[in-house]
Amino acid sequence: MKDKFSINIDNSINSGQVFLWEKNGTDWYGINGQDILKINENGIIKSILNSKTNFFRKNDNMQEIIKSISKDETVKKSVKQYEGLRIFKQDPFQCMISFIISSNSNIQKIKNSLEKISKKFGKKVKIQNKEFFLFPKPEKLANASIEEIKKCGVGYRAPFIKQASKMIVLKKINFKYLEKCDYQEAKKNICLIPGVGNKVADCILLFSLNKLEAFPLDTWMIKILEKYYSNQFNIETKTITEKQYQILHEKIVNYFGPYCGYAQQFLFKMERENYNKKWL
DNA sequence: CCAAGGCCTGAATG
DNA sequence: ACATTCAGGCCTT
Repeated sequence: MKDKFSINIDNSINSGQVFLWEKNGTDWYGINGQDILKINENGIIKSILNSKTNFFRKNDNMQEIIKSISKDETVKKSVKQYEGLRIFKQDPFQCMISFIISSNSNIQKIKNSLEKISKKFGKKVKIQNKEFFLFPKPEKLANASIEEIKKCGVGYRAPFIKQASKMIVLKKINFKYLEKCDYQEAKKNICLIPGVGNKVADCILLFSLNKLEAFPLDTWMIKILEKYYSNQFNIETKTITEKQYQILHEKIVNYFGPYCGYAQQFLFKMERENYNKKWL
């Protein structure tokens, strides 16, 4: 069962892409939109509420992807070290709210806020003698008052959360369409959402809308590029402007190829582990 | 087009 | 203890 391309659940969950996951003994439980997912010690995933899901992106040809992104010793090392690290296919609405909250924050705090949001606005579900709260539907957050949202510890992001939810309800943003269209088109659209800039947009695209060429450039990835890739991408300024972000992303796609999002995930995981940063 | 400053919060740091 | 810094950005001047 444990072939070379099987999934390493712990590494994948602890790589900054999901937040509402809890380990119970050897089982992981996670909230994914209107569903609860359970992954057992053998890496078997099950939808508790019996919905269809491709959370593991089982159509990704990891052999080909790894071959494609392995352009240098640094990626090769990260791929070898964190073999089995995979990108998940998340519920887009939950993913969008998660990364709007992530701006200027950290993993523990993001998780904290999301738990409060689920508890306050999500539906309570009891299964297997355990209590869960689903992620709220867009309507619920769109109709909530900013003050109520603020009680979840999200601060200045509260109005973004409300407005972003409204855009989903009013179908100004259509996730189904964004899943199908190309990267550039999807990014242009999703950046119209308040609280969504370049970095947050790329996270949403990569983790929930099937855009493997998205390469979120946060402070960590900038540090990594400066440290290991100063020959390929020279970064002059401290703060990356809109234009610089675009140019840099083009260079990155040219270098790592169409699956560069996976390269990002491996490199990010490696460097954060090097610095002993905490996960969930 | 770019630079600077403000923004909520709480864990980490001193 | 208590103050300050900093953390996986975005938006407005």
